[in-house]
Amino acid sequence: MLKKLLQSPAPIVAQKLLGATLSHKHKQGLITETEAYRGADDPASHAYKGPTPRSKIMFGPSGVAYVYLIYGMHHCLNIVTEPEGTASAVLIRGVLLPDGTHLNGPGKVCKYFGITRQHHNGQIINTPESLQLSLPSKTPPFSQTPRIGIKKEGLDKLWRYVLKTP
DNA sequence: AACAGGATGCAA
DNA sequence: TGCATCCTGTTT
Repeated sequence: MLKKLLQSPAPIVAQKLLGATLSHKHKQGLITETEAYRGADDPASHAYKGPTPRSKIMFGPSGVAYVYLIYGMHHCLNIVTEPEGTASAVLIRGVLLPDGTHLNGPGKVCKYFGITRQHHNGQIINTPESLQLSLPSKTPPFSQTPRIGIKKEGLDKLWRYVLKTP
């Protein structure tokens, strides 16, 4: 059950979301790449120094979309996990479309699905008119690496999960 | 009020 | 490697 899984820490959820179906307004794809972010124990996270107007979403209830704008132009989609009060979120970094197109990069994913901070940040997923997420029957093989784009602390954590493509 | 930098992507 | 471009958190 997805609801139950989303109560778990981001690193657990991140790997379980590999192979999951993400859909929004007749567009859909298979999640191929994720990253986990947490709170006080994760210097690379927006939530590291506690809640702010932006990061407070990460401290909220699970099953909510956390969408932020980066570099002035790209939106990034996260799914908040863990109960309210604990910061945790999974960044959706890659999606495979039915036609074989691979959207590699969080900005591309949001652009394709039309996800923006203005419209989707704070939205509860799996409600009508919202983002839809459904788990795969089983977790496909994957590999782990350090997260992309972080420069100093946090490189020791292997919290990026990538679907293996044999 | 001003500033430095960012969980990126694309072109060169 | 450089750059577009604006939001965020921090500092003045």
